Amino acid sequence: MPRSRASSQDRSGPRRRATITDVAEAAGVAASTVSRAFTRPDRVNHRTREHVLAVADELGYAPNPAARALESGRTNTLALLVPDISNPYFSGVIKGAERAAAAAGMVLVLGDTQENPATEEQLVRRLGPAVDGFVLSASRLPDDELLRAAELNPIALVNRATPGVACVVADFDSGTRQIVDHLASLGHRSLVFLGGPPESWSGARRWFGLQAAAEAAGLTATRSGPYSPTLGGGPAAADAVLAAKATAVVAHNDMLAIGVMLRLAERGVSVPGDVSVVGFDNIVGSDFCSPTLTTLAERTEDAGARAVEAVVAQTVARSSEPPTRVLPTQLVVRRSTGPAPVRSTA
Amino acid sequence: MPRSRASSQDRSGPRRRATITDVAEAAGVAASTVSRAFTRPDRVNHRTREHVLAVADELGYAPNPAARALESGRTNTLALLVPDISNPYFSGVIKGAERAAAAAGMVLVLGDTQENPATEEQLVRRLGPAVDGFVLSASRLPDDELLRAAELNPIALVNRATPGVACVVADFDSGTRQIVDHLASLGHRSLVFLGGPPESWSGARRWFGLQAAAEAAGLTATRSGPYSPTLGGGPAAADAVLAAKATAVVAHNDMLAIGVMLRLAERGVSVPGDVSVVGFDNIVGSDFCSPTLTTLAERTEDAGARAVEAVVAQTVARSSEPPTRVLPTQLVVRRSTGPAPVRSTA
DNA sequence: CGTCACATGGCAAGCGTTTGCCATTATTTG
DNA sequence: CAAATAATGGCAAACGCTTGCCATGTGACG
Repeated sequence: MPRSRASSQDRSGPRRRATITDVAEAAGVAASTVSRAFTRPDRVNHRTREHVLAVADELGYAPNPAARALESGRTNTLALLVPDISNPYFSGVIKGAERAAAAAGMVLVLGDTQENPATEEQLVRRLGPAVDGFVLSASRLPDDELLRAAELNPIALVNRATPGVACVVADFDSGTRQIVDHLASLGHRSLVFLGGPPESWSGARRWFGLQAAAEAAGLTATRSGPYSPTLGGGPAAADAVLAAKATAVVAHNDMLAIGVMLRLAERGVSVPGDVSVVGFDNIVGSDFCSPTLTTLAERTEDAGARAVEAVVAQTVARSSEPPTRVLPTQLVVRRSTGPAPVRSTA
Repeated sequence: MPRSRASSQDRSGPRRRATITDVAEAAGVAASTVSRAFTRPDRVNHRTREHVLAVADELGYAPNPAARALESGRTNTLALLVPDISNPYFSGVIKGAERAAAAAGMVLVLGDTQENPATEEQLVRRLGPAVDGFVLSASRLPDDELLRAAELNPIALVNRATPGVACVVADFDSGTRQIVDHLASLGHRSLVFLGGPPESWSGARRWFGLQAAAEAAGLTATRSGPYSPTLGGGPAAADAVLAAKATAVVAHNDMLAIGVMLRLAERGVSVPGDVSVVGFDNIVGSDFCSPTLTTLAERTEDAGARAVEAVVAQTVARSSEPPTRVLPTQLVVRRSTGPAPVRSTA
């Protein structure tokens, strides 16, 4: 015997939501016709459709996505997982993803993994059945885990590459070359890289690229760290820079770079007079810190958008070899870099 | 005759996901028992439960949220709508909301309304059936629209108040008083407020509070604008400040304040020597711009979290009068404010 | 005027869960 | 030891929607 959940007399709570049956009744047609009026315009008479839509609107009807998902298997929802929502770097990715998702008629679910692989895995598992696919930005998951997840869901990675999984990455090879060339053209003969979190894939790529570019340009590159990729990582990094008597430093990201500049100012070191500083990401703030920061701009919005598109494409048809997209990077030269100081030949 | 959707032979695509029936079969129990093993631990024998859970884990089973939502009417999902995801101010709200949602076992769906009431309304309507409730941050929706939406869904507002809808707002009365008192104690006799978007509820509250506090403290307050609440709004606002020969300005938010300082520096005006500048929000960057910015800090993370809690509470039981929570604000004094310049009595 | 094709709408099954109710099997009690 | 009670698990309906298939009505064509 049927339970009665929502009886006719409404509680004081939320009003009952109109269902497809309500619309069908009110419009004097079958539920299937209402359904088709929404999803298959060509399967129903034009006039009928108009009428149904009008009635639906009047009743404030919106199809229940859960019910729709159940039958069709498609949720029209995508999940975007980022290590830290409040990190301005990811704002661009989020915004781009949001835009692309909306354009594809999809809703975006956002998840914060808190830089934690376990949290990330749990989110993927839990959200899995609820979404049509995932965009994993700067994923901290090991390769095998990623592949396992990719078996069950369409997935695209941002700034992380794993064979067999679609991904969109920034062109760090070109980017680091631009940085090194810029520094070289200013007369610097060496640079020190201030590393970020050891598990960071893009951190590794950055250091790798810098080394290669430095070698090509005849500079020496050394690495220091790891440091926290935040303002708070600045003091330690800056002190290391001074101890190393570096003339040019490249920081893991802008926040660290700015933190370094803050500390250098505190210690009376001039930027770029004594030391040139370069960051990665071109975040909001790199344009108004002091001095303004020379940094490698990635197209983060594009990255988010492309990744969403890649996922959407997979939901339609799984291609044999998932694509890798490389997005150009561009060095934004501002005030934090300048000619190498003339060294006393002591 | 039933359609055959996923036949036994798997396509090369995503593997079929285990359902509750698969688990039931594999465990040799009924589906209802599996269901209860997950949701009603006390309704099933301990040993049975263990076994079911083990089998489920082995099969990689996760309950399908859509199906669950359909029957139970609860989606365990909350939507958070913000005017602009990439605005760092909202990062705090998002983070807090995300945290509180996770703590309540809920998933957060994020929506960007692009400062557009129409987009916002559409999102509310579309997401409505898919979520258990909404947090609307700095909603641009008119009151009646808000009330209508609140009839259908549990809703909590952040920094926006509408009678009959739960909300959490920053204590702008105290905040603006802190600002005015601070300025007064530095010898300023007047201030100019640089307004933001006219539809902004908090903008109105800020100006209102400033006026009241100024009157109480014997200062004169004038308003200028509206300006774009971004760096780009800075030049126009700064020029207006200079034209007005103001000694103290309070900007609608930090981005505008920083934009103003940038322009003032460009025009050779000293901050705080000639003009003191105050912002609102205490965003990332207000601590490293130059000079560092005196600003009113809101507890944005708290706001997000409280709002989520308010929504969750409503999903359980609708209280008669929805609560209003006022969160304290605190003036963070940095380098952009200083003693009023001694005026030539020309 | 009969036949056929096509356009349109309805029927009903089924998507994966939850849950009210009942049947069965312990377990306790008098 | 019978009867009452509690614990446990199963059955089947229902949630709101989509969709394969079929029935009906219409116009075109011979």
